[in-house]
This record gives sequence, structure tokens and C-alpha cells, in this order.
Amino acid sequence: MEEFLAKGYAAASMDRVATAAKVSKATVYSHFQDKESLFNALIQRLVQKKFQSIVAAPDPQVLMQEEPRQVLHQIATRALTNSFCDPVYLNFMRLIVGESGRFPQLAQTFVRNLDQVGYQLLCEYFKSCPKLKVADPEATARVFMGALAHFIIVQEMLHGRDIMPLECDRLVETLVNLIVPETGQP
Amino acid sequence: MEEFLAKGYAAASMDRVATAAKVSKATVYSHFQDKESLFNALIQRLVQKKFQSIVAAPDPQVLMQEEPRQVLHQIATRALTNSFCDPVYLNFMRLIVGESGRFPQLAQTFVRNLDQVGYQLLCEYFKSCPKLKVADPEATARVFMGALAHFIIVQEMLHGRDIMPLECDRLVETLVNLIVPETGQP
DNA sequence: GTCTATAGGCGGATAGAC
DNA sequence: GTCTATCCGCCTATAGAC
Repeated sequence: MEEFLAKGYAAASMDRVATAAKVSKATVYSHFQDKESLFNALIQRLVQKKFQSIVAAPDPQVLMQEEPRQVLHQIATRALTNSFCDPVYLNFMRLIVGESGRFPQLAQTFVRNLDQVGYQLLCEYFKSCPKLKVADPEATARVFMGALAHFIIVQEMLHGRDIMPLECDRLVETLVNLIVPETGQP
Repeated sequence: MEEFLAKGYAAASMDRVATAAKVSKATVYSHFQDKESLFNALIQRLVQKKFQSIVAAPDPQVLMQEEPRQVLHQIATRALTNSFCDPVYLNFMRLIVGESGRFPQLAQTFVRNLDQVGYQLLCEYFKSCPKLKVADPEATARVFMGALAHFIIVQEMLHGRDIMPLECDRLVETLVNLIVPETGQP
């Protein structure tokens, strides 16, 4: 996997894969039919691994007792600092996006296990939190996800930090304020 | 360029590039030092071309007289239908993102000429439109851009239309409502 | 199951004629 | 400037021994 993450699918070499795995190339080909099969298997594996780290993160119903502003603030901040900024995850997304034209099924596996999971958790929260009056939970969840994900894409993946500088906190604050207006309503 | 857009950098073949250009491979190498130089030149070219189509689109100060809700609605709808959904643009982003780890400078060129331009136009509008009271124009512009861009990435680039279905209009409506609340205030 | 050795092809890049 | 012809290396994949 390291080889594919570092070089991309086409430039990844089965020689280096075998060397990194400390076996011979023939051994690799005895376990996987060809390069494409190996790639598919590795991606599936990594998707599952990342999937685990998402479902384990937030408690589903404990959140209901907290203040919505605090909950959303924490979700956004964690997304921006923990999972998304992991260099491995960045290269993983580069690989999935870069090959999404030639491996559409892998891209869909990625969406189904990662994007959709986070999306559904957000939807559930927006729908069932009593203090929140969200008109369209699904669309609001997409705005929330999209703002965070695209921020990471531009700042970290495309190296835009110095070109379009913006503090994470300002994005998070603005996003939370848009969804839970802070007009003094005591 | 077609070759790189279709196959990615590593899998693109200089033989096919020469054939598509209807010249011999030696002729290609007389114009460009190597494959990487050609790739850089082609990307720069395409970035400039897409740049033209952005700066030409919206009128800078005519917008001030329209209703903010209508203006934002139109900007969002155009972004989702026209430019972003162009298949060439989708493959272009796939290429830029996929190679952003190995060609960081090309990714930055992309950000500087495309993302930043749209971002600055949005910022200007949020700052100077008299009817809008946006607390943090920069961060709000990022939320706006991010929600739209990530929607396209998931739905079109990663083939998530059937996995996470959502009408464009619902996203646009929700996004506009978040930025310009429609609380009856006649 | 794992190895060494090798087949067979296509890759980027160039030499040298015109 | 453009061509044909070619070099040489690395690639995926396999054959066959242990």
C-alpha cells in the first residue's frame, strides 16, 4: 500500500511492492492475480480501516444533552485536526480521486464507507437534536461536510495554505454560526 | 493534453502524445525537454484557459443592484451546472489532485488561478454588498465554495450520485438560506 | 508456498539523415 | 524542424525448481 500511496497506481512497481513486503515478485503474484487485483484488495482494506476509525469516534446519543454549538464545534475541529490532516489519509484521497476516472468502483466504495457514514451521522444529529431547527437536515449536512472537506483539500492536499490563508477556527466559527445563529435569544 | 487527462501522468505515453499531435516522437522532444516539461507546459496552458472563463463570467458591480438571494442563487446554480460539471474539468481536477503530491507547484498554480479567483470575487461581493451583513466574509466565502465544490467532487468525480442522492436545488436553497436568512423582515 | 531466472513488451529518450 | 530507426531500461507476468 505504501508503494501505491507514494507513486500512484500506474507508477507503482510490483518489484518495489515485493521488496517492501520482503518477498519475491512471484510470491506476490501467487496471492493476487495481477496488479489491478492487488490494488483493489489494498484499497478495500484501507477503506475498511478508515471506516472503523469513523464509527468509533462519536457517541450517537450522548451528544443530545450537550449544547448544539459545542457539539458542532467539536465535530468540525476534530475533523480538521485529527482524521483529515493525517498525511496517509491525504495521499489516500489523492489516490482515490486521481484514479476515480479509471476505477469508478473504488471511488464508490470510498464514498459508501467514508463520506456517507459521516454524512448519515450528521443527518441523524440534525434531525433528532431537539434544540436544533434545521429546515433541510440532509442538505445542511452536505454543506457542513463540504465546507470542511474542501478546506482540507485546498489547504493541505493542493498546498494552498500560503496562497489562501485562513485560520481553521474562523472557518469553524463561521460554519457553526451559520447553522446555529447566535442571535441573543435567552 | 487529452492523453494526460485520460491516462494520468504516469500512464500517459509519449508515443500516443506524438500520434495524437500527428508528429513524430522526436519532434515532441525537440519542443519539450522531457515528459515532465511537457506536462508542466500543458497544465499551465489549461489553467490559463480555465482562468479566462472565470474572470469573464460575472459582472463585478452590476450585481450590487440585484437581490442578494438571487445573486447567490445564480452563482451557485451556474457553478454546479456549467463549469464544474464539464467532463474535461472533472478529469482536470482528477489529474491535479492525483498528482498534487508529486507536482506540488502545479497544484498551487491551480489554486492561485482558479480557486483563489472565485474566492476573491465572492469575498468582494460579501464585503461590499450593502444589504448583506456577513460577519466574516472570507470564511463565509470558503463555506460557500467548499459546499459547492465538495458536492461536485462526491456526486460527479467520485460517482456518488446514486449513493448519496441530493438535488442540486436543495443544496443551493439551503446554502443561500444559511447565508441570507429568510426570516420575514419586510 | 516461495524462490530464481527470464520472457516479452512498452516506456522515455536520442542519433543522425534530410 | 521534422523524420525514421534505434538504444536501453524497467515493466508486468510466468515457468519451473525446491
